[in-house]
Amino acid sequence: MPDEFIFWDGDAPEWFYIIAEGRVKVVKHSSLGKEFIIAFFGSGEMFGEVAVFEDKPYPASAQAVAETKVLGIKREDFLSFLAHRPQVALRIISVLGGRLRDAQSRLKDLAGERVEQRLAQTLLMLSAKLGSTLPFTRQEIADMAGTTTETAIRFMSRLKDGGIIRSTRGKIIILNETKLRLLSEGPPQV
Amino acid sequence: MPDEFIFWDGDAPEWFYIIAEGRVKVVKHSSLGKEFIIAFFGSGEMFGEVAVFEDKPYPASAQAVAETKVLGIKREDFLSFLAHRPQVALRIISVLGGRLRDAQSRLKDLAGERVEQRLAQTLLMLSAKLGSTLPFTRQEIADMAGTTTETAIRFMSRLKDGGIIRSTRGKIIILNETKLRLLSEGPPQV
DNA sequence: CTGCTTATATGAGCTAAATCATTTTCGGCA
DNA sequence: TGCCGAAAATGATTTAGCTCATATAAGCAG
Repeated sequence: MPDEFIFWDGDAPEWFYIIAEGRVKVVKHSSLGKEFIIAFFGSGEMFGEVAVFEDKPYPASAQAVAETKVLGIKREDFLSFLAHRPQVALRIISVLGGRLRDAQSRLKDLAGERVEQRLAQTLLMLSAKLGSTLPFTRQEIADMAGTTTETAIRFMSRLKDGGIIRSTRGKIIILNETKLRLLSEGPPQV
Repeated sequence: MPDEFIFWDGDAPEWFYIIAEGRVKVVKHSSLGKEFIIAFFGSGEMFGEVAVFEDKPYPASAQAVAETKVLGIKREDFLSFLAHRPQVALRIISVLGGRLRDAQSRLKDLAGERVEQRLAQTLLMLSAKLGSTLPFTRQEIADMAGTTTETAIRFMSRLKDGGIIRSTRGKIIILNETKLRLLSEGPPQV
């Protein structure tokens, strides 16, 4: 069901999950309860693996954002399955590697770039994964870029004025990816 | 040699590396050249794997920070070796999982916590890995926490006054981990 | 159509932290 | 011993972006 939690930050990792249908967001909360969205996953993607492979509590919470069906696999079953399927293991290594790469790139952005560029980066990252129509509210975008809803709204308004995006309620359509990329990369003027 | 680069952000991933002796830092530069330290690695640790497994350019640069000897393994050799060593593959999955967990936790901190807490977090993370004596300058700490050198210095001075750390040039000794943990977690007062 | 809820919009301070500028201390080395 | 370059310390100023406050608009249920 929408908004239902699949697991919570801190739970023991009994299962690891594959999404059959729907969408899931993985979130972490700061000390004051502010939400940060680590990732969105869709059909066919796995989540919860980190905890399973290390046998430590889930380091974040997972929440369905639509009517969602997930497939849960018992930790032990999966590990023993993997032990004689090196090809599958290699595949998983590659998925984890990709996620690590993403995370590190976002780290750099959060640490060193200004909000404008972080927001542009966030939109680009999403569009690389989902295409040019992004089903997110400004609030969600803000929670992914590590800024406030107001700031995200202001930035999106500017993008709209510049003809870079179009949007309806809860949806953003990227019209000019090139300009967006420029914004994400450099200081507008020097 | 100290300060020598082992590979650069953007290079093709021919090798993956294991450190025989010494220390290596993995860094990324922001659009204005500001350095962000993704990680430090020491003897026995591997780095450069992400690029190798995905066969995409290295997403960051690696630089020796001391007299360092590294062992380089050819991409193809390593992959074919892994293909019939599921146990090793599982081990690698676990290492990657751990790094992903760290990266995501840092993401949340950078996005949602204030500098003070990020700095405290950074010190704790380092001490979990290296013990209570940390061989870093304030500048390096700042580059890991995503803040400026001045801010890191001011914060460290406060920690010193509070008896939480002791320090000599280029070295920080944690005296009171408990207090540091408190600082890293919550707003000092409410 | 009429509310009601949630998203989007916009303005006006306010504050944490960056920036800029100077100074002091440390440690290695000629 | 005294010099020199790097690290650490500290003060003054500026500003990006957060907060708070209030307003408009869009979708949906009854």
